[in-house]
Parts: sequence; structure tokens; C-alpha cells
Amino acid sequence: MQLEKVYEPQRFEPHWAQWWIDAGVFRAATHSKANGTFSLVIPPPNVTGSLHMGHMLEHTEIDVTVRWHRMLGENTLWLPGMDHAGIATQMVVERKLAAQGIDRRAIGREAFEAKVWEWKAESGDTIKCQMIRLGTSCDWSRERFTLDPGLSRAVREVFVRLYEKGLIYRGEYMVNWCPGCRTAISDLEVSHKEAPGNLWHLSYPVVGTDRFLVVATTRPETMLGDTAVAINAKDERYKDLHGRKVRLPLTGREIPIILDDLADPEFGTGAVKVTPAHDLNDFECGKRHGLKSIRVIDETGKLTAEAGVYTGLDRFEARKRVVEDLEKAGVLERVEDYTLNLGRCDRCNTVVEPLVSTQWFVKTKPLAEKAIQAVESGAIEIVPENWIKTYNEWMYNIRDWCVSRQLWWGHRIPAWYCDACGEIIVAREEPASCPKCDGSALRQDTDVLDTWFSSGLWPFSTLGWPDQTEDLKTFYPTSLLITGFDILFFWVARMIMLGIEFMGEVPFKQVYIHGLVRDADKQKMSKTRGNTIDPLVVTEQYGTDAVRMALLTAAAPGTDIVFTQERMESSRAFANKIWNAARFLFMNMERSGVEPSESFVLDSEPVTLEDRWIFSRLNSCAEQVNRAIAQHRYHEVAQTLWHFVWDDFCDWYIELKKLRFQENSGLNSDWRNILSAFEAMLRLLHPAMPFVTEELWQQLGEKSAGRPISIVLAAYPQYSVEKTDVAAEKEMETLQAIIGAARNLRAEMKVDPKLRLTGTLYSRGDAQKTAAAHSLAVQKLANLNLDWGGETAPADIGAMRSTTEFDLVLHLPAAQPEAQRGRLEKERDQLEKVIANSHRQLSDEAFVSRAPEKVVTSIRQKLAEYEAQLQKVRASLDALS
RNA sequence: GGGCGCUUAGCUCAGCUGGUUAGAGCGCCUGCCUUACAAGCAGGAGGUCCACGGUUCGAUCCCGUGAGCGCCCACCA
Repeated sequence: MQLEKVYEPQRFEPHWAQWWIDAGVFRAATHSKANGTFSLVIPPPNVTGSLHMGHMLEHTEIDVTVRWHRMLGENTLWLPGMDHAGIATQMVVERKLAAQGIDRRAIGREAFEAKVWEWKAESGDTIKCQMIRLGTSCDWSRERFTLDPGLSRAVREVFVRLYEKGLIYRGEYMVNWCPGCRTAISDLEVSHKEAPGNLWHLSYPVVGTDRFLVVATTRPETMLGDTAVAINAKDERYKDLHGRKVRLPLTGREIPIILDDLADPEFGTGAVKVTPAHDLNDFECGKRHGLKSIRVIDETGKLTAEAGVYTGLDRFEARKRVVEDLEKAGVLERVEDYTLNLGRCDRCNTVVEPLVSTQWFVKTKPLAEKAIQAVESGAIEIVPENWIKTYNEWMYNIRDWCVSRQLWWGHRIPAWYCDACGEIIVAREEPASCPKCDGSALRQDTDVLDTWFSSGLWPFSTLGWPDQTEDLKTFYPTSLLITGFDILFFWVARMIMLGIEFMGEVPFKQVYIHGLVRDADKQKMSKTRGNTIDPLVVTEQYGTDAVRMALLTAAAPGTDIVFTQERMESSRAFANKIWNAARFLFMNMERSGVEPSESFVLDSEPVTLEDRWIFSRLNSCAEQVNRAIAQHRYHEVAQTLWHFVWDDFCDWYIELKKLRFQENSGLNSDWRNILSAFEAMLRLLHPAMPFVTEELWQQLGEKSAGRPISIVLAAYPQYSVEKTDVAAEKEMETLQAIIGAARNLRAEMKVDPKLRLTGTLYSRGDAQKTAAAHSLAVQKLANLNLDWGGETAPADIGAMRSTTEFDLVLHLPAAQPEAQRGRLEKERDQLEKVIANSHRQLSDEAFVSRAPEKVVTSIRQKLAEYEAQLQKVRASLDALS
């Protein structure tokens, strides 16, 4: 049993990922809550998971919020994203098609799918989609390019039920239309950004007078579709224009002047043009006044036949032309610079066009009320809780959700239209004939649903709903959802609304919201910026465990995660450290003929100080880690583990054990304890670093009776009071302090590390006893032989370091007064500072009388210690001069 | 226009309910190729905790104001 000298995670990570899946540990783990271990955590192959890395996935765009921590709750289930894989696939396919010069929009749904399959057959290519292996919906190996049938069924079921309850309706409404994608998109998919623009002031002649009414607009081309001009009824300036009409320039149409609050007397000229077909406010105003709606821009962003001479022009070209013509006509009063908030499509960055069209909507108000209640009542706990405010803000101001999309890929809307009588049929299965007129010419709606509609069903659709399956009973509601704040509304809010609606119960009890992973310059990762990180590349480079650990250490709640190379490098060093600790153990086992399967005992009896100490430390490490996990303080988990592994286990415990091996190549008791501590450490580390811990854990011992087949299934270390060994920790602290003092002095005095020194230890407590008991440790770790003095060292003795417990004096081959003086003066200054500070506090009447006694006495105690130390330092300084 | 957050060592950040000589990683300096690990070991330097005011016996922490930075939401022409 030997490990390669070079740590190469790539050699065992894929193996373990595959093994876990093949062995079905995935399912087993899900159901093993009975023994109190965990519910589910398998890091998907090659995905670093652990935190929200959706932004980093160039290949797949799958949300891989993978749960790495497993012992969180009794009912924790976490599977990766579902039909996002489908959308991602579509995008990848589109990209590849585009490279072949094929525009999917030009060819229609059926032709598109056919093309995809033809292309796939030709290229023999596979789409990289890590989630496939875990049984999600998008699977290229299936015979058709289809969505998961179970999910499709759930989607249809939900749609039909909402429709029957009147919570889904089909209507004409103003939607955000993306002329680039040629589909409607939801409000959330529009991102607003400020952009420089103009405000054009146009003067419309008032019919039957010689007056003009000046309106201001940021989009002059829409004036072609104006059907009114609004003024405020209270606006004194326009009192005399009530009931009149204006003649619309360029078209010559006469349109009414209406009274509406849309017109704000404070803004601009107080008069506003009304274009019901191309602006939401105008649309609503139009409805109030029964105005006609004239569409002058079509789905492709070109001007319609209604636009007269401008027909067929692109909307931006049309704007130029309209402005020119308005100027020629002398109605362009003036132009001013104006910053406008331009909405663009999240996906393709095209300027969104508000367009009236017929779409399917979900009435969200009734759903939102229950969702608000769920958080308010504490049925769902959001962590950190400041997100509740954001959540409520959105829920209270929620608007109906446009769920139909004019895309090719997705769940098709289960609605059919009868050609004969126009009836709309919403049904679970394709109807044979129209229930109203019995006609058989039925067409299914070609629109598909918003991807978040099906994603919103995730907590129950994945569990077999609408069937009452065992899984559904066991895992609904789940205990925890971990996600990034960027999809709080998109996904979390909708899961809550739909979950409550269809299950009558919240979908999860806790939502932990973490920050976004940002690049080294703190920029949000996005494809348009080109600063995304491909997890497949970085995990290949540093190892999955290292990347996970790097993310964890950076994941303080409420803050974003900066993803830097340095952090990954140091995490890789950490993984390497663990690897080498194991290597050391295995080499020595070989040397001393220890068989792992024999010596591997779980609850061994500690014999030596270092064993008692490491077990005690391990115990408090388990306590801290478990607590930090419960509080979602993941960076603290990482930090605690790091400190334990590196400082306690490697730098002290192993160093001390080396001495045992030098003495006697290790007694059985040594081996039992080392291996026990190491094994427990691996289990503690496993959620953070699953691969390296599994690899080492497997190598550590043969499958013996009662031992699980995988570390994933082994119990997570827990704290217990009786495992705390205060005496051992105290003694070890003293030993560390003595060695530390000696090392410090040696370095300070520039003593050759190879030179064995002698020293004298003066002790006021157990320091001499401790040093005597562990003289070999002092000798080897500090290269020092000690003899014993009294309680306090005389002042005039050379190099000395003191604590409250002891004075350590080193006998140097040559006096080095200068080095000593510098050191002592510095120490003196420091002490004088803190002493002055303490004095100031203690002489303050108010402080002494009002501060808690505990605080006052502790300061008194410290002051005494400082003063004692200062005295020694001063005496030594005097002795020097 | 509303809302949220940040400002601590050269860099990236911790610091959970106010009291420690304010911490970590990286970087830097000094010395070590000590057969687990140079992706390492030992030691060290480095901070007016953004500014000003307030509350308090006591403020990096709580409150207010200001400065700088970032994010989210919003249909004002």
C-alpha cells in the first residue's frame, strides 16, 4: 500500500464519481436517514458543486447547486436542475447549427428537430451534460429529443388544474417581446440599463384652432400608432382644449385629446402621446378610454403595414426617418438629451419591444398571498434573513406571470384550438374532437411554457407527483434549499407558490441564500463578459476537492465569493497536505509491518499525551464543524477543518508521533490511535473534500465487518462532552509554549538550527514536569536539552523568554547583547503600552463600578501578569547594559 | 424613485449577542533541500478597523451624518 509521491486527484476522482453512481449509493444515501448519517450527497462527476456555480458553466448552463453537506436534516433531498438541461441543450444545438449557417427560426419546429437529429447523426457528437448521469431529463442517448415524460405529465397536470381554477388565462396583453429571440419574455427576463437617449418634443396641431399641443417622447417612431393625446384634468394650461382633437403629423389622422392621470402636469409639457400598442401605460390608458390600438411594429422589430411609407423598415431606422420627416414638417419643437432606462433581453441583449399580443398568464396574486404567509409564519425560514425583505417586496408587488414562450424547446402548452368553432380546449391528453362542435380539426398551441414554470414544480414533480409515491411522502417537504440570490424570484419564489398550491404544504423548510461566484476582479461572471470559468477546466487543473475547498473558504454568508487562482492554489496545497499525511502513515505502517485491517479500530484508548490531546481536539473540531453547518456558516467549517488538519494534526500530532516511530517504530497503541484519529478526520472532511477522503479512507482499511462500503455512508463525527480532555489540552499547550519559546529565541538569536543548545527552565506551575515528561519532544522539536532552575530566572542571565508559567533561558555559545536588546526593548514597549491601558481603565471610577465584575477582575489579573513580565524584561535589559 | 450591502494588513477576506496585546490565506522578510509534503518546515515584519458626531464605564462591532464603491427592484412620457 503505497501512494504516489505526486498528488494527482485526476487519477481517482472520475473513478469515485463513477463508482458512487454504479453502486447506487445515490439512492441508498437518500434513504439512509434512519441511521442518522445523512440524506444525499453525491458530487456529480467532474462538477465541483458545493456552491452555486451556474454562472460558471459554459457548457451546460445547468444550475449545479450541489449539496455537499449531507447531515443537515432529516429530509434533505437535492437533485440538480431539470429542464434547464434541455434549454441548455437547445442553446448548444442552436450555436452549432448557426455555425452551419442554419437559423432555427427560419425553419419551424418540426424541421428544427429533424435538423438536430440529422446533424447529431452526422457529427456523432455528444453534448456535455453532466447531469445526465444522475437521471435527469435531458438525455441524448434516448431515442427522441424529448423532455422527461414524468415531468411533462406533471406540467400538464398543473396547467390544467390552474386553468380549471381560473388561475391561468389566455389574454391580450402588453408583453415584453424580444425581437431577437422572437418570443415573449417575462418581466424578470428583462434587464434594465441606463443609456443615453433623446427626448423629442413634437407639436401636434389642435384641430379647429391655431394652437399646438407639445408632447415629449423618447420613441418618436411610435407616434405613427398614436391614438390619443392625454392631458391631466387638473392642468390649468390646457383647460380650453378639453374635448378637442389634434391632427397627427405625417399620417394626418385626427385623434382625441383625453383627460387622464397618465399625464403628469409636472413632467415635460404636461401632455403625453398615447400609443396603446407599444407602451404598457398607454395600453392601460387606452383600455380606460376605449381607444383603438394600432400596431406599427411587428414581432421582428420592423414597421407594419399600418406605418405607411415606413412599412418594412427596422424600428431604429424608422426612428431616424420619422425624426427627419417631423423636422421637415416643422413639428419637431426641440430635442434634448435624456438618459433612459433601456430594457434588454437577458439572453440575447436585444432591446425589448413592448408589444400587445395574446399570451397565457398565471394569476399570481392568490398564489403570492400564501407564499408571503409561509415566510411570515416561519414555515419557511430564509437565511440570511435580510433576504426576506427582498422576497416580500417582490411578492407584494407581483404581477401576472406571462408563461407562454414562442420557442421550440420546452413543454408545449396543453391547449388546443378548434378550427371550426374557435373553442379553446385545455386538457391533459390530446382531445379527439371538439367538445363543443364535435369538429375534429384541432390544432395544439405552438407555444411552450416558460422554463421556470416547470422548474417551479421541481420539489414535487421529481418525486412522481401527481402519483402519491413513497418518494413524495418521504421527501416533501425537503428540509433545505441552497441557492443563489439571483434566482430567488425566478425559481425559489415560484417553487414556493406552486408547491403550496399543489401540495398544500411548503416545498422546503429552509432556504439558504449564498453569494454569487465572481471572478478575481469581483466581476459577475457572464458569457457576454467572457469571464466565466469552466469548472471542468479548473477541476482538471486543481482537483475537484481543491476547488470545492476554495469556494467554501470564501463563502461567508451575505457576501459574494471571489474566485481567485491563489485561493485554489492554496486549497490544492491543503489537499496535498492531507495526501501526504496519509502517505507518511502508510509508509510507516509498511515499515513496521502494521496491517491496516487489523489495527483499524474505531474507539481506541488513548495512551500518550498526544493521543489524548488529538482526540480532544478532534472532538471540539467536530463540535465546531457541526455547529457551523447548522448555522450555514460554511466558511467557518472550512476554516476549522483547515486549522485542525494542518496545524494540529500535521504540525504537532504527526511530528510527535514521528518521535515514537524513531524510538520503537510505533507500538500497537500508537497505531490504533493514529489511524483512528486519521479516519475520523477523513470523515469530518468528507463533505468538503469528497474525493480525496474517499480514496484515502478506502486505502486505510479492508472492508471489515461493520464497516460501510463507502465513507459517504459512514457516520459523521459528533461532539460528546466526555471526549473533552481538558488536562491533556492544558499540558499540550504548555509543551507547545515551551517549544515555541525555544524556537523563537533560537531564530531571534540566529542560532544555527543544527546546533544543539542547552537551556534552563524555571517554572511556577507544571512546566518543568511537562518538559521532563516530554524531553524527547523538546530535544527534537526545539533541538534543546533542558535542565531545571527554580521558580524564577535571575535577571542577568542571557537569552530568555517568559510566560506566566515559566521562564526559559537558553545558554548561547556566544553572548549576543544587541540581538537581545532589540528584542527586549520591543517587548518592553509592548508591555508598557498594554499596562498603561489597563491602568487607565482600572483607575476609571466609572468603569470599575459599572462594568461587570468578571471583566474587571480579568483585567486586574492580566495587569498583574503584564507587570510581572515587564519586571523581568526590565531586569534583563539592565543586566545587559 | 424605492430597497439592500460593502469600506479591517500590500492583496482577498474573517471577526456570530459591544470588553482578547484585532485574526486567516496569499504575498513579503530571515533561516532550513530535517527520507510525508519546497504545493514543504521553523521564525518574523506589517493595521489611526473610511471620516466625523452620538449612545455607553467601554465601540472595529450599536445609532446618526458624510464620503467612496457595488448590487437588486421600478411602466413615468
